[in-house]
Amino acid sequence: MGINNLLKFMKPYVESVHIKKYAGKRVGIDAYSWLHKGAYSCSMEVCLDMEGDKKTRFLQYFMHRIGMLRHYKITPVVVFDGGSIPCKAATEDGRHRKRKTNRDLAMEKLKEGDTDAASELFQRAVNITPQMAHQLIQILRSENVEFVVAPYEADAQLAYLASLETEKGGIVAIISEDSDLLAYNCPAVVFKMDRYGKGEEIILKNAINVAGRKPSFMYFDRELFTGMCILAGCDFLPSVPGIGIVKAYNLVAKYRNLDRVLSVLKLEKGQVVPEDYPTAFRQALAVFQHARVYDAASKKLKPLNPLTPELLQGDNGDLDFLGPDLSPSIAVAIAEGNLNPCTMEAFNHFPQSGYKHSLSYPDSARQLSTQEATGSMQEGCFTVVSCHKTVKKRIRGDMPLDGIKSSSEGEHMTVISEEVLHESETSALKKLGFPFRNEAFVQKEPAPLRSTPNIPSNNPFKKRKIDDEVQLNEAMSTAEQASEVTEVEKPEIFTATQKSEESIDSKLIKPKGKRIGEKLLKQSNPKHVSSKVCSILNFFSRV
DNA sequence: GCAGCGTTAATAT
DNA sequence: TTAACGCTGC
Repeated sequence: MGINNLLKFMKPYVESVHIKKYAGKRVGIDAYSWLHKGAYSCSMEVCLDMEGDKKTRFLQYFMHRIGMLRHYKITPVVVFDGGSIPCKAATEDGRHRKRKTNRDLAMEKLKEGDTDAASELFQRAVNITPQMAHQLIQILRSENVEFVVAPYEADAQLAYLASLETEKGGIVAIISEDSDLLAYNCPAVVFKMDRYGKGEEIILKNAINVAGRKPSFMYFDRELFTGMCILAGCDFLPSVPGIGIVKAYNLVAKYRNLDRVLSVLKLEKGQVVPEDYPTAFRQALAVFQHARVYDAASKKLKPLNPLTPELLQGDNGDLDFLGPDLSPSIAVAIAEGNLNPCTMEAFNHFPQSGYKHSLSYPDSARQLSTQEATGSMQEGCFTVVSCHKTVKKRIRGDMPLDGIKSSSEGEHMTVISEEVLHESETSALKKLGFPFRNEAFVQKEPAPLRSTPNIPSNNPFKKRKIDDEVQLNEAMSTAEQASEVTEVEKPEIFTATQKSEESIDSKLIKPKGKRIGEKLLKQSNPKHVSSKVCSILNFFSRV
């Protein structure tokens, strides 16, 4: 993730800091990095989409850190990834394949009964889904934590916020693990921040155009710095074989002009430089400089930096490599966390699961340790049947909970949805004694279920692909069902812990629909994309 | 000196 | 997943 070896190369500019230096300021958070770290503590539960309190640990991890920032009087602004842009498709596919391989291996180990090896592999297979991000968003809403879902890259959105004044919603620094932020020219990035707020910071203006330290960026400007990052290899474009961060730096420092660097590269490396490298390079540069971001003031998308006449004229003004433009209504719905940017489906509002309201930082820290000490809060869970809107509101916390009928005989169960597993995996897990969702329904609640499509996807809102019109139509029809579901009252099944009177410890269990999350928008063919995106947009403007 | 590869440790509790 | 380290070949 990020720029190859950039952080190592920038070591002389790294300073140890404590996040409290930003007391009274607004600080941006790259949600993906904390979601991912948080998911380590429940990787198997996340990978197998199991139900249960343990799975919500990633939420606790996240909110603990939010609490810590608030403790130091920092205003956190959480930024989520949206869809992925075309030139990142190769990177995304590679990651997806690796995760799948690890998950398959983990399942094998699990079948063999080697749970240690399995959990290690599950950790490498962890993937943050839009549903997980949405769960977090609901908690952020209830805790009044500011957030925004980027139309595409969270990094670009963070860079945009960093360019705004505080009064206009700007942020002064960013907490992340992704070195891409430096390529986006973010002014201050805190990496490797621990749970106490200690981290390592790079402030770009201490490097660019400043003499003294080595490597010196004395005659660099922001564009040259970004160019150096791309040459070294980034998520959008792998580096030319034989070129790493050091050679990239030397080329840029020597020629101080990116076009010249590309010419020299071709001269020196010849055939090794792919035919379309200069074009791909310029597109990558354009992404870092002009990525589409959400502008909260105008409530629509805009480029990170104003588009240049060259960009508007070149390639017939086709800017789809930045990710397709989105209509303002779609952009707002995505930014505010109401529309899944991968599937373009409305998120179904369902109560947060098993997550206890976060408290102030020291309190929440204490609470976490108390939970560990007492073993679990999972005993004596109950199941709420036939929930209607009013009950849902109550469980969400919008209304008091009194009067809800509950069946107290149910015990807490870890439930796995069979749809995400192969048949052999299912039977192996059953042998190991894991209960499954469907079984849970059969055993406990034969109540009718209306399915809402719940689409597993691979990144926190990433992956957009569609194979053909048929699948697009499938997406449309399931999305149509989803919008019906949000409007029509119908029986649904909830589980909630018995101790949840004042909390939001409840969960809507819903069967899974078709797996279309990875089939929206074919990235490899931008022209293909336009017509389909267009029909998606038309569809949603109707909704 | 550098890129690039493989190995290992750490991520979280 | 990545960072860090050591080794190897150019």
